[in-house]
Amino acid sequence: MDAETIKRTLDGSGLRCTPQRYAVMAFLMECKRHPTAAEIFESVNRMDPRCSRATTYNNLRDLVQAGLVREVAVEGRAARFDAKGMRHHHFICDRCGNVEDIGWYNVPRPASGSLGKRVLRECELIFRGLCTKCAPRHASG
Amino acid sequence: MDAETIKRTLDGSGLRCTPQRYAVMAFLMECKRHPTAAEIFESVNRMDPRCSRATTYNNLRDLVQAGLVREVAVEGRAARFDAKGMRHHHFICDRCGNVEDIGWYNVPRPASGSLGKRVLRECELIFRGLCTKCAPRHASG
DNA sequence: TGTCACATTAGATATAATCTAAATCGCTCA
DNA sequence: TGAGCGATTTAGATTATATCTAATGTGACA
Ligand SMILES: [Mn+2]
Ligand SMILES: [Mn+2]
Ligand SMILES: [Zn+2]
Ligand SMILES: [Zn+2]
Repeated sequence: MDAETIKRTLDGSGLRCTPQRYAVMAFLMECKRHPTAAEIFESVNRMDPRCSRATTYNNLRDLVQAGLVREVAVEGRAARFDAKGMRHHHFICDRCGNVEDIGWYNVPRPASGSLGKRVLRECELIFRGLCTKCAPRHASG
Repeated sequence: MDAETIKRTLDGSGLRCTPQRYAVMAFLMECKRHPTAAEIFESVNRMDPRCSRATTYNNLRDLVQAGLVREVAVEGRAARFDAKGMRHHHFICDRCGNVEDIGWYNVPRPASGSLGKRVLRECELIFRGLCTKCAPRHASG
């Protein structure tokens, strides 16, 4: 991913392109997994510039608010993050909590009446079950 | 809700019907909202028998594992719980984190190929946006 | 009645996330 | 260029949420 593209993405969302914010965003854009804030903090700090824990959290909050990053809450575990690239759904493993991408397909919206005066922003489809790694251990142990 | 029904529900899931477990389950079955563990702990203990915080968490874990109760993780907030009665979807407010029920409708499953060797247990549809209480404050505040 | 697996408990501990207040950065404009 | 100043970063404290530990209690059943 081009550095200039990231800078423009941030600018376009009204976020200043600081070295720390850039590092968090760049890491998420190239990351295939769904890292936790702690993992992002560690990874980003394996190279300069340094980005404190508070700043990692601050920037993740800002990026989520700006709609550039998605936060996935997993029961009993740390939240996970991914850059919003191509649309996709998520599979969350009951056993290990891993979050994995599932190819996008359209989701039918609820009848407008059932939403009342609520303002709908998005529909999120989450699949649950056992991931490829955990499924085998299911029957045996 | 009939006490005998609750007892049979627990028995049927292989869970012993202790006073504490009964109290947690009974509270969830009559509760219209989606309380947090802390709220369940408080409410259950407004009447006898006493149920400790650890036991509240233990029983919620057991009930979720048994498939009688659903846990809804909300980003940056305590998890919320509801008894699995009639099927329904959930709306989560971006602003206040409230979880509300949305009438059930069928969700198309992913093409089997896109799941690979994963074992699918359920599809969960979550709507996000602003709840009835928060929507008005949106534009102005 | 005795046994034993399951369940409960208080309090300690772990984990995740946020807050605080001081320092620093980096636009903007004179 | 260089104040001025709001935005940002920071270390560390603090809060919030959830789990663990080890001692104790409970009840089904032999
Ligand atoms: Mn993803
Ligand atoms: Mn519900
Ligand atoms: Zn897994
Ligand atoms: Zn709301």
